Amino acid sequence: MGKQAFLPRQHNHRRCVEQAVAQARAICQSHGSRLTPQRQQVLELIWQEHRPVGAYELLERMRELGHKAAPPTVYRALEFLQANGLIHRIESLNAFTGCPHPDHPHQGQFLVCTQCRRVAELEMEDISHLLDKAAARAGFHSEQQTIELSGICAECQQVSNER
Amino acid sequence: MGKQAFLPRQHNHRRCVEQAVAQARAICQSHGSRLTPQRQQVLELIWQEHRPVGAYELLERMRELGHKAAPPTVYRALEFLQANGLIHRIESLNAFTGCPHPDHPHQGQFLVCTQCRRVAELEMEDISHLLDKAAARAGFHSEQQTIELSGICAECQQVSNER
DNA sequence: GACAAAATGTTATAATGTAACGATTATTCC
DNA sequence: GGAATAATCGTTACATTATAACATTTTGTC
Repeated sequence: MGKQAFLPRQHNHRRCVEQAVAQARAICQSHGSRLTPQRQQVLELIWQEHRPVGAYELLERMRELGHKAAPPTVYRALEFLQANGLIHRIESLNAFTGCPHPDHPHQGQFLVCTQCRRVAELEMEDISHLLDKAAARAGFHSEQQTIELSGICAECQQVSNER
Repeated sequence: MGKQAFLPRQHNHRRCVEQAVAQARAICQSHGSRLTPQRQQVLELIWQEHRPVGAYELLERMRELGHKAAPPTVYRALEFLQANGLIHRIESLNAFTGCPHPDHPHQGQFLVCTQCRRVAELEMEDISHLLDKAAARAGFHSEQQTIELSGICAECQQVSNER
């Protein structure tokens, strides 16, 4: 496993956000879609947390930053970011999280820690394929997968063991 | 494949509901939990559709049946039914659907047709295990799985081909 | 610059879900 | 049986999440 699922709690965070934005810029360019300042701001706000963020939480942050925004402002940005594969929606939380590898379209599998509320994204194509094939055997043509596991991440298990 | 994923659109529907209730009664008995009239009513209303039903839709049905209910009425019943494995919540729809085999606890995989809005439940333990194991390799202890595939069911594909 | 398309602003409202507290009903234990 | 306890239900109010509709502004194209 080259990639870590959950990042260490301490890491160079600013860099994290910057990278995400840089990548987003490149992707939008190649899509011919426009990463406007608002959309970028929402993306940044999402990346500033390593946990899923709700739409109204984003709205509040934007307002704190002097941007007088209304719900549609946020939802439109979220829609755009999702359409461009830059963020994922976590259905079980009604919240959004940055996609760590947005360079190619994919179906992710999400590990959602109920304790620290962080999320990790796995990308196991084999499982995606297994599911699609199983669906196909039932005559079902799958177009989108939602796979979310909730539980306790490694760090949180340690913490609770230490007590 | 012994079991059908999606039931035929035409089938003995009353029987369907009756069976679900009978099974529910037995299960609650064995759990030592109480399937009160209200809870049973909600279960019946859910089973009367072969598609996920929203909480407020249920609320409306109950009111039509002369039961002056408020949101908590419905949500409490739903919580109970879920806790007893009698229904599943479809996260991607914020709606609830009857569990076709509630006799044993399990993690289901759901096929959600975006056209006819029906849902089928698969139960592939191997996939559940694969996911849990993949999570475990990332140090994650999985407690609950949400797996939902949205797409087009066999019948709906036929219909659109016929045109 | 004129036009069309895309993005944003703005107001209002819909849809989904819970907290809190009191009243009622069932269960247990003596 | 009757008191104590627990579970269920009623009721009001409110919190959270999401979208419709329409006006305005900005951007891209010719």
